[in-house]
Amino acid sequence: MELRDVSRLLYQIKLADQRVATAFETETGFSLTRYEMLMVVGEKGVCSQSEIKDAMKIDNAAVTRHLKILEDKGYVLRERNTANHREVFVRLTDDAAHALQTCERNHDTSSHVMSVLSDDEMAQLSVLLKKLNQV
Amino acid sequence: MELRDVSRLLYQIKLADQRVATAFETETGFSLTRYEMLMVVGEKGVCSQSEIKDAMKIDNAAVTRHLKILEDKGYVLRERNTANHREVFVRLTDDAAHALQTCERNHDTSSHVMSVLSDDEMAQLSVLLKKLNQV
DNA sequence: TGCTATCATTTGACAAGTCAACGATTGATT
DNA sequence: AATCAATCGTTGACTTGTCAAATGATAGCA
Repeated sequence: MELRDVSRLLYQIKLADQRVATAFETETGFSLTRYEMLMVVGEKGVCSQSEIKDAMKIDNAAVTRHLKILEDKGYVLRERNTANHREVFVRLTDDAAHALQTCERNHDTSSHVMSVLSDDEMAQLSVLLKKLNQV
Repeated sequence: MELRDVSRLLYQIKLADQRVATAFETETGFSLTRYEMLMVVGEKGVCSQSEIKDAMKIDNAAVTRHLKILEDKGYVLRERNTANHREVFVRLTDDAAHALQTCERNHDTSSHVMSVLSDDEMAQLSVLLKKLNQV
């Protein structure tokens, strides 16, 4: 594998990422990162920002800024952990839960971003990406 | 395929992109995008910025800015097309050719960014990404 | 010739990520 | 109890991408 081929492949990943992220946003109305963040928070119920950071493998600073946006939109509540004032606890608002349900309901399983790939291919892709992302 | 699963997969792509791009940069000393840009220019010999934009599927503005940086580093020469002053012609300097050769030579085929994947898997990945990027 | 449309590049404003430095809290050590 | 170190979150500076408006150049046409 020549370096040239490596760069071509990596550049393809970059392009795919860009395409797919903007497609997700136009289809759902949610930024991919913030959707994922809402999901993480929703699944945890209540959590600190560090937990989000670890779950999403994203920078602290990015977490803070996205949560600020989500808070402004009324999708998320934040309050200091009274037992440890360093931490901030985050959880979804009812608004968020509602908006996400609506979004999921409107989501057409057959014609979304990834519809160029079969279920099999998506599974394949997922495996490959997991390998790539494991340290 | 639930929306949740889609977002998980797309987010994996994002993470892979980030990992892989920074790894490429630390391994080679070149930003992935600018390496790819140098390759494109090198392969074309001389070309306009629009050609680069089309080849790389990147925004005009990004091309201009990357070329500015590459010019400052002495990797690229730009001059207006005398036959059509709207266009700028771009080509590599000898410095760039030399630096790229050195980089390629130093590149260890066995232990680079993608070494977690077999050649087969990389080929698979390439096919999947091509599908995702086609449209 | 002069208008107008189009084309190529540049610039400005924004989004989303990184890293590094900072402030506030907490916990540990002496 | 006082200090010192570690942890959590925030902020600022920077990178790299986008889109949209501005600039400059050319081409077609009345």
